[in-house]
Amino acid sequence: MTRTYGEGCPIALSLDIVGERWALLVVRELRLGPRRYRDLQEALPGITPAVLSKRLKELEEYGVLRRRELPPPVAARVYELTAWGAELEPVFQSLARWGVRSPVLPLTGEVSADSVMLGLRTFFDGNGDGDGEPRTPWSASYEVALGRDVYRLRVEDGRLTELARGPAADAPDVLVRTTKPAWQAVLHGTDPLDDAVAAGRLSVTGDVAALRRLVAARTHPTPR
Amino acid sequence: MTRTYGEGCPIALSLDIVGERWALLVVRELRLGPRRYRDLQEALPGITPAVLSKRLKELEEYGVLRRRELPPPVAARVYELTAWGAELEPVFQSLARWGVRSPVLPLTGEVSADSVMLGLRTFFDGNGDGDGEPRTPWSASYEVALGRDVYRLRVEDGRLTELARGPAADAPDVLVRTTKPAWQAVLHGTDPLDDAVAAGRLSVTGDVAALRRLVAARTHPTPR
DNA sequence: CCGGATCCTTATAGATACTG
DNA sequence: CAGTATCTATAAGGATCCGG
Repeated sequence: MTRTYGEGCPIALSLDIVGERWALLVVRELRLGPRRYRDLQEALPGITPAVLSKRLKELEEYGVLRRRELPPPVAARVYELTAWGAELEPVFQSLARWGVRSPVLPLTGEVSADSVMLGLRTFFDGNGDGDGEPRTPWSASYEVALGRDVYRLRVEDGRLTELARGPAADAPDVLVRTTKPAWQAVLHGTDPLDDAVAAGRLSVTGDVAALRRLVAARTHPTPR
Repeated sequence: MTRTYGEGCPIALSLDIVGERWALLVVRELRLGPRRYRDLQEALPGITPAVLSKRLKELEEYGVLRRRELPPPVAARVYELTAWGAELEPVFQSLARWGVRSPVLPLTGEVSADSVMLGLRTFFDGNGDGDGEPRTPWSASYEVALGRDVYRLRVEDGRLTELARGPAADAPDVLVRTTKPAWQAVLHGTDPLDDAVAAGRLSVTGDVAALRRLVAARTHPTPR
């Protein structure tokens, strides 16, 4: 470790590890699974190769992520979170929930497809502080394609139990095909689901009611 | 804002605000109430006056903290968290819970009295993920003096409902007088409470059983 | 003594080009 | 594709000084 706060406080220790510039954003990009160097560079606009290399090296040494070489058919090296690195999830959740309530900064700019889907998990009703009224529990499986980025989701008894990259293993109850901005608008509530479907911005196959429940389960914290 | 990640992701936004070096540690020092410039400088060994001034100015502009001039009898200026700044609490909790499980770094160095008490809250059984067995709920009020740093605590039905600087308003059930290192050793479990009392490292007035329950409620996450 | 500001040095990040 | 190398800009570290 180069610079350290040199304290005995676990918060300071965490910041020694993931508090450097870009570090937590690199980890964020690995939340839904392994990524190649190139993927990370594209997902982190503005990071320079030197800094990305340095962060990856440091985070690997700390045990937050590991390098892995995929066998010949793919022949790529990827970075993936260790079990301990994956335990940063509550940190991301709390940071996102705090940042979204910022009274000063507008929250403009691009968001990756991964982040849109992870935002759905972070702000999914029932994953939160448990301050909401109990909703009617439901269960359904989903496949959502945002352009060529495909995700599978599963809700069981009103809890979001699965979110991963890639198509659903078995036939899902609902199949959604749309674009990232259209999906964002629907989730954000600025474009009602039925309008988006009617206008062809979003196509649904299967249980539309289950999709309505999913969209409705996305909460919208009040900014201060 | 000087440097920004320029993303639409709320996590990146949060890091734009509190992701700069020292920023989150400055906020940490205000978790239990207002502090003067000098207090912050002493609590953050290694921070330079220029950096501290800059962070305070930035955090004030973002609305995380505010400056306040105390009226003549005291005549000091203090920094205190805004309501939104205080909402960073879950971020501290998750960072502390993650850092304490670090497989590589030892967690050595000084810890402020505030941090010791806040650690008790962070790792208080029942404040966590709810993964523990249900404990017998109890209620008690405490006053803990670590040298000249005095804190009051209240447990209601097994939940830690109050933690603040300063003596208890009404006569507490338990009054503890000890030193920071002795209190740390007892909380950490390396120095059994009864030994510490017998050896005079810690003096208790009042309900010793209630103090035992408090100490026992401090959980110890397994490092990886 | 408190609450900083200033000056200088060092470390880290940004920009760009280039290589195994 | 997965990084290194080089150079420049910026931010942090260290010491000192200053006004109220």
